[in-house]
Amino acid sequence: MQISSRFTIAIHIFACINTFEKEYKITSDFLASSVNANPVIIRKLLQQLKAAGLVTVQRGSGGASIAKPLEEITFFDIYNAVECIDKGKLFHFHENSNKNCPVGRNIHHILDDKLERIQKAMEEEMKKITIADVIRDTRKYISEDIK
Amino acid sequence: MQISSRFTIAIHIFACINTFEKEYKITSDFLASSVNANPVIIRKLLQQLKAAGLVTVQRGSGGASIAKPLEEITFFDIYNAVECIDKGKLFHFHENSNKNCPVGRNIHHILDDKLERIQKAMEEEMKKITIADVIRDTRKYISEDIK
DNA sequence: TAACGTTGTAATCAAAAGAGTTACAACAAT
DNA sequence: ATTGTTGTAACTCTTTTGATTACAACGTTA
Repeated sequence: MQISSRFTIAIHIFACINTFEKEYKITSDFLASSVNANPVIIRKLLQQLKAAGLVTVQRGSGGASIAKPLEEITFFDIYNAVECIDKGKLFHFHENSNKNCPVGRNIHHILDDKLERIQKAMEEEMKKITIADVIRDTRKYISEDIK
Repeated sequence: MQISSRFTIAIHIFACINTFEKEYKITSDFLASSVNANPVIIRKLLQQLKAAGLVTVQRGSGGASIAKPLEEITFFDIYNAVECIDKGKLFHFHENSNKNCPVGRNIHHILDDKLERIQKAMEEEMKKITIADVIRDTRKYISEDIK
C-alpha cells in the first residue's frame, strides 16, 4: 500500500493558498475545486494542519492562510500533521505470529530496529524539503505554462 | 496507509527457512503456522520470491529453500519482489486535480521529483540491510530466549 | 438583528485493497 | 495408485479511505 493522498493534497493546499491568497478568499470550496475533492475532506485536512500550527483558518467569515514562513514548513511537518501513515509506523507488521515458534516469537524484536532505520531515512529526507521549494517550483511551472 | 505486511511476512519466511531447513521440510503449511497466516498467502509470496530468484520451491514433493547467499539478498530485493507498494510508487497521488486551475494543472510536475527523492532515500537504506543481518539477529534472540 | 456564507464535525455510505478461504488441477515421490 | 504438496483461480470478509449528507456554530454585513 501507499502513503495516503492526504499528504500530496496537503501540499497542494499550501501551493494554492500561496498562489491565490492575494486574489481570492481561500475557502474549503475553492481548495476542493482545485484539488477536485470534497470540501469536507479539505476542512478535515485544514483542521489537522491548523492543529500542527501550519495554517490558520477563519471560522464564520471563512478563509485559510499559511501560519509560518515557507522555509520553516517541511514535508516532515506536513506528513506528521496529516497522519498519512497508521500509528506512526511506515511498515505494517503481521502481529499475530505463532509464539510457540522460536522465529514467530522473536520476529518483531529482530525486525523492529531495521524497519525503524528505513523509516528514519525516509523521514530525514522529508525534513530537507520545504514548502518554499514547492512555491519556487510552482511559480516556475506556472510561468512556463503561460508562455 | 502503511506498506503491506507482505514485506515483513516475506522476511519472516527467510528467517524460518534458514532456522528450520535442517530439521524440517519447509512447506507452505509449516510457514503459515509460524507466521499465523493462510497457506495460500504464503504460497503466493513464495511465488513472487521465486520469480525474483530469491528462493526455490519444489512442486509436488514440497519444500522451499533460499536460492542465494544470505548477504546478497537485500531488503530492497524483497520489497521489489513482493510488490508491497502500488505500481512502484510510495506516495498515493490525488490524480484528478482540476486542470483549469494553474496549480491543479501543474501539481504533479511540481511534486514528482521531490516525492522520488524521498522514496529513493528509503530504498537506498533498504539496500543496506540483508537477510544475513536478519539471520544473525535471529540466532542471537533465539539463543537468549532459550537461556 | 436577520440573512448569508463559511467552518467544524458527526454520521453514514461507497469504493478499493488486503488478507482469508475454498476448491481443485498439476505434480513428484513412494 | 496413493499421498502430500504446490500453483492458481474465484470468491468472501474486513479494513481503510475518501465521498457525501446534514446541521449547528460562527462572523460579517446589510
